[in-house]
Amino acid sequence: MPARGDHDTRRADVAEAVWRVLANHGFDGLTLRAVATEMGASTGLLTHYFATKRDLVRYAHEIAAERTDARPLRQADEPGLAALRVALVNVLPLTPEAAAMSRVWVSFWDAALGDDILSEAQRTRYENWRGRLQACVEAAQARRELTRETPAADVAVEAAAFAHGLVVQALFDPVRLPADRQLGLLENFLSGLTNRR
Amino acid sequence: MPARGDHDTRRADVAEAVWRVLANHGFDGLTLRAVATEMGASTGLLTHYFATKRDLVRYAHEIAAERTDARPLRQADEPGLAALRVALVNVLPLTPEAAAMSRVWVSFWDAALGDDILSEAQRTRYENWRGRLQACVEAAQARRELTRETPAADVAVEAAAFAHGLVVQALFDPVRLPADRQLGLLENFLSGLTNRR
DNA sequence: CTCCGTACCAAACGTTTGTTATGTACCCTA
DNA sequence: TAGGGTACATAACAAACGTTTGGTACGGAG
Repeated sequence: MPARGDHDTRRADVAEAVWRVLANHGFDGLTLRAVATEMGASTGLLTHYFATKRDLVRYAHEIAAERTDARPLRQADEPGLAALRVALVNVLPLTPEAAAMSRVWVSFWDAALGDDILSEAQRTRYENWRGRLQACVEAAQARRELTRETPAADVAVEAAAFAHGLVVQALFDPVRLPADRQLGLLENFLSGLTNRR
Repeated sequence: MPARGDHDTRRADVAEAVWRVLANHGFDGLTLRAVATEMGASTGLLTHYFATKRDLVRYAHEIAAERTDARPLRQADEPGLAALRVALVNVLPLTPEAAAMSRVWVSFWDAALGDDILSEAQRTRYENWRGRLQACVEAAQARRELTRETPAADVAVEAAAFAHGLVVQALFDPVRLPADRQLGLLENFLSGLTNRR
């Protein structure tokens, strides 16, 4: 029997179990019983904290976001282009753990396409991320590392697109896209930005 | 009762029904009964042609690939960079129909992460696509539209990444990423390639 | 010490799932 | 025109699903 904790801690425990099930068995394998087994509890515990499965999934989505944002990130030693590079490096599946995280997010993409609230959350999340990337781009422009020819907002979308597109390809072909290759491609992409007239 | 057709035609009918269910209800709503209802038939018909649901989904994946490749594509009037542009335009969710197709493919991404055969099929599909993109890049290099500084294979991965990453963002935020914005971003990306030293 | 609400387990609920079994109409061949 | 295989529909199947119910243990308030 698991130790008793306070309400929020318990919900977080559940969300983390959801995360693990998602990473190991995909969205198809995400059942209340699988989550309960994963945390060594009963389905009664789950329904005690979440009225419906959809509520559980939505909360798990929030927790996944927090967990993703709170993970140990590489820090940029300089603002501007260096910071943009680091921000993109942080989303690439360079390690097995990072790959598992990426897989979870792809699952959430699919789930979000069928759930309005999840979809909206995903949209907001993208918006925030692009905002952070845009700040890096603006700093890079101020430092004359990038020209102001292309609007910073556009560069941010482009960078986000490149990174996530690379994530998907790397998930399906890790042999052809190992960590060093991903990093090399990122450098290519960044140099494409710096030489833009 | 639907008209009787030959074996292969029938299987294709089923696969198309799978496609429609997938586009309308996502992978979560993909059940044998939903597919049967969609094509006005019974589950008995489905099991007559497919031993298991997994077989059905895998076949639907094949058909989805064929259908995607066979759709009316814009044709490039010139090889090289223009052909690359067209190839990327063809995967962007610029119309509602194209957006539905993209949603189906995101669903297949998730499904593939939990099915080895689907995963391999997805990998092969990516490889073929990158090959076609690479051919465009090589032609562009031959025409001196692009330098040979970056290997064509790398540019192909990069272009595929940009396109699919943009697809995902556009699916979640169609307001912020309407067709013309997507096309503008594509031009930015391409000009980043052309000015690369 | 008693009482009560929270926290949970164990079991069962009705529904939906993929799959299988049975029945029937049709086409082809002889 | 008789017979047999193909092509389905219908209905049943066990398993798994999300959800509900009933009960037990436990901590804190009085």
